[in-house]
Amino acid sequence: MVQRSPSELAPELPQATVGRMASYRRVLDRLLADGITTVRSSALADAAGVNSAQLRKDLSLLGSYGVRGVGYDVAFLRERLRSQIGERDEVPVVIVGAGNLGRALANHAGFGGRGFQVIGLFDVRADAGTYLMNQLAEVIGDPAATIGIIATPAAAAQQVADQLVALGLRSLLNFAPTRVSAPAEVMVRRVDLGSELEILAYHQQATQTDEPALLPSRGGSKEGG
Amino acid sequence: MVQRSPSELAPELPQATVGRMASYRRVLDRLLADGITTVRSSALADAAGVNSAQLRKDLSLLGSYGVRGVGYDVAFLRERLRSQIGERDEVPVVIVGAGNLGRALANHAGFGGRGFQVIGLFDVRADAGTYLMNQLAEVIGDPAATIGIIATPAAAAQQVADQLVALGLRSLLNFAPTRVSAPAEVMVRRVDLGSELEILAYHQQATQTDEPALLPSRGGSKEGG
DNA sequence: CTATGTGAACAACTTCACAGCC
DNA sequence: GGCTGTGAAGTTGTTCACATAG
Repeated sequence: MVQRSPSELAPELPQATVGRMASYRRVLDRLLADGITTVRSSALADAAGVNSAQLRKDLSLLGSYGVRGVGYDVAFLRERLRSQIGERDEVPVVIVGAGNLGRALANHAGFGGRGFQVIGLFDVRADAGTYLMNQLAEVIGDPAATIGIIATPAAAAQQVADQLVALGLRSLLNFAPTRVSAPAEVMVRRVDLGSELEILAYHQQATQTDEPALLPSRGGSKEGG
Repeated sequence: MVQRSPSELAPELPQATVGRMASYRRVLDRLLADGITTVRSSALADAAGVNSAQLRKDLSLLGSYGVRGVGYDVAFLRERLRSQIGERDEVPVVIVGAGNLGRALANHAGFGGRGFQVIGLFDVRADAGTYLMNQLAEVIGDPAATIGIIATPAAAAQQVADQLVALGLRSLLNFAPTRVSAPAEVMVRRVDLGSELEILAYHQQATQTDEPALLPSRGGSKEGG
């Protein structure tokens, strides 16, 4: 999905790793506030809700900042994380589609505290608190630094994506229940609520019929970040 | 992530496949309405936005319903899909957390038409249109058939998950920015909006610095379902 | 003796490429 | 000849298990 130039020397971190880094940072912030100076991978992993081997592998991609037999220095590791994956200004985000979902995302408290700022909510229809589509260009400052969220109905998604790409955006998050295509240099990620529910519903139905009895549990299923 | 009993004979479909099946069905519905009787994998795949090999592999997991050299019979395939993965009643869904996101999901138009029905929106605080948490038991009919959506702040997520599991729910979709654990027989899936944005932001920053010039495009990046 | 760092195994999924059938 | 069905290869990500450093 990510296009990589052949000449690129320092490879990007795996996407899955990047997705977890922010949660490691949050845990480290809390530990630091609690005055804890050293932490071992198992404790950090538990707090972040991941396997300790995975945490060590993730951190090792940034370099060897741990001390064998001891663990990680909380303040130092936090600084490393900050400089290598967190070093960025507040990232501007525009949301297109002011329906229920678009408005919810625009008001989503989580974005503010995590380095993202919603600079505009756009729609084809005029309404209080939203911009019209033709105001996109004037609201977006640096288009290459801006993330576009598509929260429109499926029918409009591709057209909106095209508009955002034409304005220079390089990162799109698509909530519409359809695929959108974009040039290779544009990263498109998709969140499909319908698919998630379908998977749950199918699993439910499948296990209800052919589940023999109680399963031999080998530890609870874990989730999160 | 999915616990499977050793004695299970007919294995479940891969989750990724299940997530796409609904979109295949939608395309077939449209083709049928347009009076198209036969379709080849490449056309069906294009319409659904996936690779044709993938579509064939997905469909082959249900059985060999295509005709070599010809394609698939639209009506027949649609019926197969319906009976093998779509045969279910409207699935009840409860949403816990009546903040912006919970309300948006409760009003999400997409759920109704796709076999999901939101039967209740719950919150710790009383408000019009929402139930209180202690009404969960009375609203939920068949708990094993109900999907629970967690749209609370992170701090409340685990406690809510525990409550839902205690009531008998077996499928949870977690939107809170934290992991929740549950017994092995409960399927937990997570949607992490923050991680998605982090991944986009990281990629953006990484490519802005070391992108040499124009990349050799090998077709647009594709997304969706 | 402990806990990291990591090669290797494992797992889930996607894509290729071609045999096989119509 | 054309298109499906599928073994094999490729990709990405996770987990194991152990050599290695302290």
